[in-house]
Amino acid sequence: MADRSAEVPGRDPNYEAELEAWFNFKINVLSNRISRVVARSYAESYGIGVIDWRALVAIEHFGPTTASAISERTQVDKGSLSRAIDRLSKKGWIERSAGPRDRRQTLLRITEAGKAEYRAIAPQALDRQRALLSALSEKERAVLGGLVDRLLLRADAMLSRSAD
Amino acid sequence: MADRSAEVPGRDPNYEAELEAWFNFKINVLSNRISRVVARSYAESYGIGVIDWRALVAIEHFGPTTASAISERTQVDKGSLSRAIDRLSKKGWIERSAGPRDRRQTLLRITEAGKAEYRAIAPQALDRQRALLSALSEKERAVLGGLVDRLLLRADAMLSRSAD
DNA sequence: ACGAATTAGTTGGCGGACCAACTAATTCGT
DNA sequence: ACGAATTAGTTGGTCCGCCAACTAATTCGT
Repeated sequence: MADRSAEVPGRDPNYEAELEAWFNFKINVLSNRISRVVARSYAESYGIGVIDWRALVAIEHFGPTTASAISERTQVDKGSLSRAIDRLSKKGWIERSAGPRDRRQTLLRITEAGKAEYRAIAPQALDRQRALLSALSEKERAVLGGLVDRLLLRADAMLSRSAD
Repeated sequence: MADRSAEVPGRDPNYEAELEAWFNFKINVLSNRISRVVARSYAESYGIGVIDWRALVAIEHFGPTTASAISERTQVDKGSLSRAIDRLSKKGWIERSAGPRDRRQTLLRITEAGKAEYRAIAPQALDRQRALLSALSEKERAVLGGLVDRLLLRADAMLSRSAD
């Protein structure tokens, strides 16, 4: 594993492999930085968190839908989503109504107030997203996406083999 | 679940950019999966968390060193690190001693007990790491590392421009 | 048709990332 | 040399990701 992860050159190779944990570590940092970068556009300006924003976007885009559907689509945890929906609802940005045929479900729809907020926030979020991604070319983004996907598949496989 | 999140071609382009947040979202998921995959080897078996493990490895590798040095190197938050060091110390895996010339510093060194734990845990962590990374070729790992680095640089730049 | 399994959503807990405020020790400017 | 700024480390708080347990509603097997 001749890594050298961009710097720290003449270092103990074991160290590279173990502590820096390869780019494992870098991906972790990147992931958190990204969240933070994009989140700032709404978190600081609108007092709304990442999950709340994802939920709002999903509800806006997919008309009336359910929490489960959003959770599946966004990969956001059911529990966190439940709390986010609660917050959005209390702000009056979305409405809850009992599911028409299955009364376990709660149909979620965005309100006019919610749409207004969405329109106010979205451009900033998009701008940040674009600013971040413009660090890579179209092609590089595709490559990165592909590599990440493959790692994801492997990670999922390892996880479902319920450890050892 | 016909998701496949890798593309979802004929979809509202706004949706792709906003909700899925490009691979932003995927990287997030990947990052968490990775943590989980690798963490299992010690978390479940040894009752030790990710930060504690990173700290232990760093201290093992860099002989007596300080919390600040570890924090910089591993990018682990100072506060979290402080607590991790406390836990490791209480377990008797490391020792604290006042810095010889600068009494603000606390020199950290691994104990014999700590070394034993390290030797017990490390192979599993490494195996998992290797199993995960073998999903990519050497070359692909290098490419991925490079792309991630560039995104990281951009993200950091955006963050230090203190928002907007 | 009735009990068992499943599903939607809620709640609580834990660990981790980040940030801000604070104390104590040290360095710097003048 | 003395006060101001910096640095090491600690503490506390927030948010998010993940998991587990739980309630209520629905479906399934027989």
